Amino acid sequence: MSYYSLSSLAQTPFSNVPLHVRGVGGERSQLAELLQLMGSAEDPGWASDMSVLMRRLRSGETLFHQGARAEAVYFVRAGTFKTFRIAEDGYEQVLGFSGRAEVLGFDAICMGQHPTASIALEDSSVYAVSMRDILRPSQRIPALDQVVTLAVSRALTQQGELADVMAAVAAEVRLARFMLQLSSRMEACGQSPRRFRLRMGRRDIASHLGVAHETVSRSFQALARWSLLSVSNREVEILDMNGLKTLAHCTRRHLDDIDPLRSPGQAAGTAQAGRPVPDRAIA
Amino acid sequence: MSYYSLSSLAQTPFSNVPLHVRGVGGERSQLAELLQLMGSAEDPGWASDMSVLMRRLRSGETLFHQGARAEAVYFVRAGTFKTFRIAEDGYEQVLGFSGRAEVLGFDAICMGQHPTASIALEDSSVYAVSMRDILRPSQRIPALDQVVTLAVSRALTQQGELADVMAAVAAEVRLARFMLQLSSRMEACGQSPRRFRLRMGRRDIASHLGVAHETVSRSFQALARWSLLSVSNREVEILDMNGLKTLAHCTRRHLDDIDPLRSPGQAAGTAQAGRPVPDRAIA
DNA sequence: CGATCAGTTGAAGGGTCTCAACGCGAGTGG
DNA sequence: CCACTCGCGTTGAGACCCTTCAACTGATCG
Repeated sequence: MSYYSLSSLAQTPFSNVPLHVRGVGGERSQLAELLQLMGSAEDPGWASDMSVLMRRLRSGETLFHQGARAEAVYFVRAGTFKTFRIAEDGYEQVLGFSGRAEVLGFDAICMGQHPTASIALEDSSVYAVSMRDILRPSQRIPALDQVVTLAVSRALTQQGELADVMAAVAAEVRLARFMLQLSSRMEACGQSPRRFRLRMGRRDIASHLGVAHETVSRSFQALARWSLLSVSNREVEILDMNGLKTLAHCTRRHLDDIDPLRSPGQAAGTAQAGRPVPDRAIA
Repeated sequence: MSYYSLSSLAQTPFSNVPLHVRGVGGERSQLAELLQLMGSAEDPGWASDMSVLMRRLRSGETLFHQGARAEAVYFVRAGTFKTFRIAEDGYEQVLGFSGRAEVLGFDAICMGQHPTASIALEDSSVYAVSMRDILRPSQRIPALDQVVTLAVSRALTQQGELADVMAAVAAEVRLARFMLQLSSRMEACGQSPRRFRLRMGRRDIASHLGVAHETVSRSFQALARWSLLSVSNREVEILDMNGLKTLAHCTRRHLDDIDPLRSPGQAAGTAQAGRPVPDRAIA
């Protein structure tokens, strides 16, 4: 079965379950778990009938479809999600990738339906808070409000980073910036910022960066050629973090003389033709 | 004095004024005005000591600087703002343009400082709500909460549109999409969606679309050549809304045979060389 | 009226798109 | 077990759109 056509069996997570789930049965309140996930130190107390559901998704399963009715806002508990939009002609625009503690679906509130779709790139899980509870002024929990506000502000900031990778720069620079973004997020999750596994395919990266997927391949090859990183399939290791950052700062199309020369680990020889940036490896 | 160097005299709107401004002195509460601006039907009552300030800005004046401490969230009352970020090398990336009833500065919450800057493109005014009031769980006003939630959701949606104009399409298509976005917003404000005045310069548009400013000029010329719109300086009139939408739907680089042919007002003759899209005017 | 900047137009070069072909791995069913 | 299929990733070659540099015009303003 196709990767993308794996359609969710339960598109509307609140349709088949009782809406109000308290922390009953001796287990911990899912609201409390959500607050902890999002870094809140406060305790919600037990008086709330706030509806928080945990949902697990297999790799390729969709969290919500484009155009689906807005029924909940989601907080990523584990895994990775891809948010995208499909144009009438089938062209898929990837808007971003989201990981632990990030919010999804918030942009659906103002329209009543999701302008984008999100699918899991690996086995994942989310906490879902119903739209009603997000919007209804009564029954609001201060701790949750703060958590939501912060998460949404982060989402807004991240959307700004989308402009960084797509705007007015060479393909290698876009990829360098994207790799640095991923590295930062890995570090924020306690993982190694220098070595990680890409959760998304080349085509997804290409759509996210606004280039052809062949260009992504060639840009990876280029970054590896200047010894900034090494890549094997989806395994990435950043070899020269400073060099990568320097390259990411380039805004011009011609990155001729702006080459990443600090931290010279090897002789900049060979001058293999083809690229304006001096080559620094055997290739 | 330079357009961009016009630095604000009062960068921190809450530094010189008493923090708690009630609706005293017989005039209407600014909180009530803010709620009305944002489309809320509810009345906040008079018990709140929520701090809402109105601030006027001249054209070119800065609402908040990049890196400035996050002190308030702003709601545009009138005018137009440009939100942008400046890289270390001085390259300016325009992230968006905001008009009436839109929220600005919300992305500063999660970091404590503004990742972007905003300046007024014309004489404008905003309502400022202090960060404290946005975050503090007590003293919150249900009506304001709803309004903020909706505005932020809209902002998130708009940020998604940024991807539309910058991603993977020809320059003319980017411009067409941007013009349609502007048209929609003009209509939402009760203005004519077919004829309006651009508030921003070509360079701002170029940075927003991710192309060179010369390319913006040429794209305007192209759109005018296919009779989709007419442009004179910053005055724009959309002549063929459907044709513009059809063009905006193109996602491929080669827009050869996908030309906007419906609504044929004149003979598609002349075949003036140079562009893959059939020309339809005398030029 | 001169200065400055926004906007336009032209020419040349190059980076990226597109089309193609190939190797590879995973999932599938005979 | 293995051929088969399908999609991912890579590599190559040519076309072409966009960038860059440059010069010019027009508008705005002191």
